[in-house]
Amino acid sequence: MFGHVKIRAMSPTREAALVARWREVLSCYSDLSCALDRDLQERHGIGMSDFEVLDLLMSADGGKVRMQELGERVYLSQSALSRSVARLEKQGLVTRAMCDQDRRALFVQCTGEGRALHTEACPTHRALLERRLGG
Amino acid sequence: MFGHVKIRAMSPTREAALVARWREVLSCYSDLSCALDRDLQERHGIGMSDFEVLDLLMSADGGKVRMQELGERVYLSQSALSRSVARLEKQGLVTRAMCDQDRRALFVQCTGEGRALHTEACPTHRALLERRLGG
DNA sequence: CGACATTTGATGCACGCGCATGTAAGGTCT
DNA sequence: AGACCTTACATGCGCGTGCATCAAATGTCG
Repeated sequence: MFGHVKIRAMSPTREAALVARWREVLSCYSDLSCALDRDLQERHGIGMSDFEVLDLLMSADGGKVRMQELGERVYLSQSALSRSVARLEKQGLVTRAMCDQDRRALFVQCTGEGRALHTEACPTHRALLERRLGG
Repeated sequence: MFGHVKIRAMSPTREAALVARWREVLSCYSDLSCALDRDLQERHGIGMSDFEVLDLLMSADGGKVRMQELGERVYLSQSALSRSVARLEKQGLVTRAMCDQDRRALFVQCTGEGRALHTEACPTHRALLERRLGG
């Protein structure tokens, strides 16, 4: 009964508004993600998604965060997150630790280097946000 | 004098607001682009970006649009647009025609099939926008 | 006209992504 | 305990992307 989507006609005005809004999101995302990726990579050697993960880890103050919880907070798919954390670990920015209670689960935690890079890269990140979302 | 970006301190409140706004754009884009890609591909055999190009071609009513103009209106990079149009042509949805005045330039135009597929796929596209941007 | 710069679209390349699937560890029945 | 399902993370694969670069056409200036 409710398992399908009824596709009904839409007022042309409403449709145009939706499309316009979507295109705005689209170009906002594209411009910003592109700029973030380039600047963060050039200046700090880290990609946008990896920084976003690091940022989440830092905002969850303290330390260990379960992968699954991270997955709920980040926009990435499970596989993308897995690879992102693997990259971060390879760079020495986070550590992965087994959970003793549930040996399937994984705790992720910033290292000192991770915290340092976050502190260093944050202004770059925030300045770009300010620039493109500031209005 | 104005060629560099001054990175100055930002109020924590303002910073948090910017980051929150950015994360909203991020998750909005991710969810929607992912859903659009999957549904459009499954139901109509076309990717999100390719549909977006087709959509632009249709809204520019009439016909021939120069690649460069298309590039200004779409969120894609020049190379991505080039490949998108190549895919669309291979599927018979658009035609590419040389410009006689400037033989570097290219005109793109929907075919009948392209118009048909657009008409068919539009409800799918609009319904997803409604769902996720409707509020 | 001739040399050089610019513009337009195409392409090689490396990379990150999502999907499907794999592996291992719980969990839940009887 | 044993059979079966579910959960959590990793990985093979194909694909689309941006960047850098290329080829061709055009523009510019002496």
